[in-house]
Amino acid sequence: MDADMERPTLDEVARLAGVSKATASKVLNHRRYVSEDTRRRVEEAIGRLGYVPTTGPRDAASLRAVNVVFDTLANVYSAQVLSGIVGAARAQDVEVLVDALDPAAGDAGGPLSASWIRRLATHGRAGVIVVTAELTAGQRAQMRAAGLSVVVIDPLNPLDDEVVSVGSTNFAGGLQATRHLLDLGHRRIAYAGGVSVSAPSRERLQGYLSALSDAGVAADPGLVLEQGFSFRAGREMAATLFARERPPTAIFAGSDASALGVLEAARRQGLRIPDDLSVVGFDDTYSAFTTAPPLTTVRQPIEDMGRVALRTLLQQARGERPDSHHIQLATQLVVRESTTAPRPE
Amino acid sequence: MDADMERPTLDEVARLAGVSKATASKVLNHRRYVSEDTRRRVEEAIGRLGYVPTTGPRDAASLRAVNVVFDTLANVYSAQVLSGIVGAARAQDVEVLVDALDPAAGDAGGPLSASWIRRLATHGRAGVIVVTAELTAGQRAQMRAAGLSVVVIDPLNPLDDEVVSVGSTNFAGGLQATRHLLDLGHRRIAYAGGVSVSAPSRERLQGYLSALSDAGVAADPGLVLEQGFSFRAGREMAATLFARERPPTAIFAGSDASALGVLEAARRQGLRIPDDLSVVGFDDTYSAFTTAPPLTTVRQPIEDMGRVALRTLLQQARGERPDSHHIQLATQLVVRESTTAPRPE
DNA sequence: TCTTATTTCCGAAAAAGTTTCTGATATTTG
DNA sequence: CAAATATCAGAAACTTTTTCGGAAATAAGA
Repeated sequence: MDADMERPTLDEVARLAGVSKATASKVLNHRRYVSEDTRRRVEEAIGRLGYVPTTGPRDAASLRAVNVVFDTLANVYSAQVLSGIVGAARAQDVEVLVDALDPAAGDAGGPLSASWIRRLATHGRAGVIVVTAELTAGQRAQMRAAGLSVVVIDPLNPLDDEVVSVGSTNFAGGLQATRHLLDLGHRRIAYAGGVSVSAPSRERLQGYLSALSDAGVAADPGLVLEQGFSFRAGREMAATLFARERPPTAIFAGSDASALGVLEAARRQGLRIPDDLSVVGFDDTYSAFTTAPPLTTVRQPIEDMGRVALRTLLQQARGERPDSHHIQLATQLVVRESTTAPRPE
Repeated sequence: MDADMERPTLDEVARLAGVSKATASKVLNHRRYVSEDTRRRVEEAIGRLGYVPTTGPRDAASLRAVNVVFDTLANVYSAQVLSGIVGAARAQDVEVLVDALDPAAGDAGGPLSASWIRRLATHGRAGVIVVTAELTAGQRAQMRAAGLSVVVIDPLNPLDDEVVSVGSTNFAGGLQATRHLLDLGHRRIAYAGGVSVSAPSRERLQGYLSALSDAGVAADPGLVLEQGFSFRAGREMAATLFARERPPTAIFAGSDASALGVLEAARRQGLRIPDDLSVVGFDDTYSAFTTAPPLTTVRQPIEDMGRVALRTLLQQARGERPDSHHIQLATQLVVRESTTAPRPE
């Protein structure tokens, strides 16, 4: 192949496939009345020449759409991330396509599958934002090969330094939450976090441990549980903690959803919030201030994370180096009504 | 409107505007070097002729993407609708693009604007699903002219019979909720609903009134408030009701979000749920069973509504007549722990 | 088996749209 | 105030899609 940098035209594809450009056009647009054989020859020629159609917005301007893949859409967190992404996308005049992983369906053609990645590339997508989902090294490599940029938000699995991720200062958040409880006078503080492979959860735990250590409080391994970020996990962890010989006077939950689970477990146990038990959440989703009582929680700027992820993705797609491989946005403690001083013994 | 008018071409637009088609093309693609005056003339001509660009794939075979427009993404309801849509889209092998209305930004190029609609048509979208947002007759007409199908979910404004809408059996839901409270022995039951222009809210109110009437209970106008479906609206309506001379023993809230507001107002008032006050919500979003106590609510099959909306949209786009212009999915009462018999007087 | 329709298939030419380039004005700048 | 630069519109060139006519294949009758 000569160093012809010119973009191949449909005519060249047609010539290579031995058909007219009218027929090549039909193949490209999935029209009827093209024999299977002809179709295959044209497809082959398209692949060989690396032909990309030039209809509509051209050049770099054609990278005007991104895909977002969610682990699940079934929670407020996802909605808020998406809200941030869509807002930023509107400002940058790019379109947002949404996919959700379906654990039921296999990976046949679904999000993050090989054929899905190829399709994105041929459709001129700028890249993919992966939200709270797992991204394997293989998937990462396929995307790179296809020329797709990737940004990950709160990844479920640890990733090499090549992939850009956006998160928040989880360590600081864990520190803030735990210090708040210590300042109120609590000493038996539990951590009810996500599964231990989750990097954000681990970092929050480290912050928790660090705060305890700073305050000269010995950490009790019996008060650290890591079953998940879900409502159900929170409820179950709280039930376990209430059954301890000396139950905690405060629980730091790894997410708002699990904090809600703690609240429900407390209600079942007949504990009043915050008098009998202080609870701190994490995220500050919309559900944090719609609980009774409103939840003290560590605020992650979730919508900002979406915005930053989109902007970073577009930067990458334009070939600019991102400012950093791991972008952390600041967390902030929001004190509401689910925490107070422990009862005097 | 003439049915088989030839579609106007760019040349005709150019002629009407008194420019060359090259210049008209520039306007269409937002390119530089077009004077404001010329741009306006061309835009005017485009509007007058109802021109829609025809570049790119545009036949039925390629209608493999739909746009979804949300009033806001900032709640669980939107997330669940989207979840249903994305699931069905995956099954049908179509892609989903998400937009959110931004009240801050004007309508310059934003979702539902004229240029937005044109762009969708150019990009071969099958149509648009509008979720809990307002759709004007003008927007509807532009979409029809551009050959885009439309399906509306829980519309904010009343619509003519031409546009297909998907909702749930709101009247029956109102009936179910109110009967449940009546069966428990309540007689002073309040309705804390959405604003009265909202068709779903009105229908729920009618169900409420009908149930009361069936039971021979006189409706007290002082117990009917219609301030909105939001958390805040729910909290404020509840506060108002608690201040009544004879406060209600049960509140039927128009949505789960407003039911959460009622819960919070009750907590502030020192009322225990369900002993001092029974609360019924509407929607059965994820937030309904993550409250303390879990909420008795009228289940709308929200994800199914998304699924049905997508399928109906694709049917329409294929030129098939939809089964019905207004599709209502069945509601179902889900009894949890926020309702019980009223205290004996 | 031999017409006669019908459907499939392909390409030449026409149609539709975008980009380049050229020339004419305006607007800035040293 | 001349030179450089930016803006603007249209003719021509170019890319892609669609139409349409005819060839080949397939189905249907008699």
